[in-house]
Formats: sequence, structure tokens, C-alpha cells
Amino acid sequence: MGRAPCCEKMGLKKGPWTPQEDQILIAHIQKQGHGNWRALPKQAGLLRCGKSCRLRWANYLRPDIKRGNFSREEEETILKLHEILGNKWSAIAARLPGRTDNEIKNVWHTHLKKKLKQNQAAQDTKGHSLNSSFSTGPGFDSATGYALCRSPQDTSSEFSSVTDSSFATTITGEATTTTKNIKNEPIDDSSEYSFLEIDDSFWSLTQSSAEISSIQSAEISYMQSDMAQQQAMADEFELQFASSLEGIMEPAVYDCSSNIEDDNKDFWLNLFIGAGGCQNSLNDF
DNA sequence: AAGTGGATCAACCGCAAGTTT
DNA sequence: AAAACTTGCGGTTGATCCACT
Repeated sequence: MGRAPCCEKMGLKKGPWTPQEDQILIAHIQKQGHGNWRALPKQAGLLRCGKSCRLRWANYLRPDIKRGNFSREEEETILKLHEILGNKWSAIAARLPGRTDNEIKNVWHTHLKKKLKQNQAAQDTKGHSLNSSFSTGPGFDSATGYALCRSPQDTSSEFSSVTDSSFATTITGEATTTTKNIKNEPIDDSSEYSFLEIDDSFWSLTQSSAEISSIQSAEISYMQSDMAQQQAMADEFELQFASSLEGIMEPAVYDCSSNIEDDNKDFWLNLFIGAGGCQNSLNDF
């Protein structure tokens, strides 16, 4: 399949946008929306390709963009998420309201990479390794940053030679046999194993940025904790966020308090570390 | 004042995946 | 099923700024 050309090369402008062009683009999107980026420049009367318009809007003109320097908290969040997700800039941006993937990428390359190196050097001199067990242990794909979770149908010895359990239990050391989707049903997946993570839509479904921030922090802390800490944090998470998830998940799933069933506990542990979202998007509910 | 080099960031490019025809 | 098309992502570039000599 051939790639469509970005734009007709002749006559289209490149380089920095002028305030006039910005105004035209803003006015057009406010009036007509941006259903079709390719058609937009022609409709708006801009001598730009659609790709350039989309980028300008997404990274600069969108009204919900937060301007100014990154706060210390935002930088720390980026560092932690990058440790988990790698160069998944859009995924990181989805967890930082008002920030764009491009902006985060720039900040990473200009500030944070250096910061991280300095931290690593400092840690190394103390004889500590920054690699937490979850990111090096079995069940973790360091190339993608995703947890490897066995599908319920999978009984292959190949994978069990790596781990007999889901990613969650790779951390906790507990035994488990099933992986559940967001409805707490077994995943109907014939593939040998699945790459599982919380879908990005999860974050947009949660209304309050304070909640998002809390969940992010909890998620990160969880991944860096030992078994006992994880257990305590999972319990706390249930109490704190069950109400947020009401309407998104079925009661049987999130209402897992003191006498929680083992299966539900596994589900929560998986969800908690970002390994339980499965292929089923939360948007499907 | 002029030159230089590093830092910053907006914008471009190529690719892959998804969608439509 | 395959081609055509659209969108989004991540890597990279290049113009500009700024501190330093």
C-alpha cells in the first residue's frame, strides 16, 4: 500500500506560522470543527498541508493547552511515567492534562534526560540500581514497557517457563491462573499471550485532575513497592477510587472490599499496575 | 561588539495503523 | 481483498535565543 503524499509540494507554505494564519485556523475550527484535516486548509483558505494544520492546532492553538514551565510535580510524573512507558509520549501526555506529546518530548530531551543521568550517576555511586524488579523480572517486556500477561487459554510450557502467572503475580509471587478483562470476565483471546495495559481512555473518563494525579501516583508507587506495600495500597485504592469507577465498571468488579474474592483481587492487582485493561477499551462500556 | 556553542522548541518527515472505497 | 486515503506517533531538524568568551 502506497503512502499518500503529505501535500502537494507546489505552492504550500512551510515553516513558522504567522499570527494571521493562526487566526484563520482558529476561526475556521471554531466555526466548522476539524472533521477532515486534509480538506481543512483548502476550506479555510490556508496555504498549508492538513498535517501542518493539525500539528499547529494540537500543539499550540488548542484552547486547553497549558502554557509555561513544567512544575516540579509534572517533571517527576514524566520521569516516572517514562520509566514505565518508555518513549510513549502521547501516552504520557494523556496523563498530564494540558500538555502535548511534543512538549513533553522536548522537555525530556532538553531537561529530564540529563536530570535522570545525574540521578543515575548519584545512585550508582551509592551502589543502588535504579532498575526496579518489575522492569527486569519475568513477565515484563522491556522493549514495549508492557506487562506480558498470559491469556487464560494459554497452557503452553514455553510461557510458563518464563512465568506461571500474570504480571501482577510476577511482582507479588502469588499464584494465579486467570486474567480478566474489565468486566471481570475471562479474556476471549486465542493468542499465546497478550500485551495488556490500562487504556488511555481510562484517564479521560476520570473527571477530576486531582483524581487522575492520585491514581497516577498510586500506580507508579505500586510498581516500585514490595508485596506487603502493594497489598496495602491495593486495598486503599479500592476505597479511594471505587466511587470514581462507578458507572464505568460493574459493581461486582469494583465492590471488592474486605472479604474480597481471590479472582477479584487478581483483577484489582492487574488493573492497579496497568496490566488489567486488556484489549477491551473502557469506552466500550 | 562580534563570534561561538549549547539550549530550546516549533515544525517537519517518514512510518505504521486504522478507515474508507 | 486490495488499494487509496487519513490520522497519529515518534524521531529529527533547524531557526532562534542566550550566555559566555
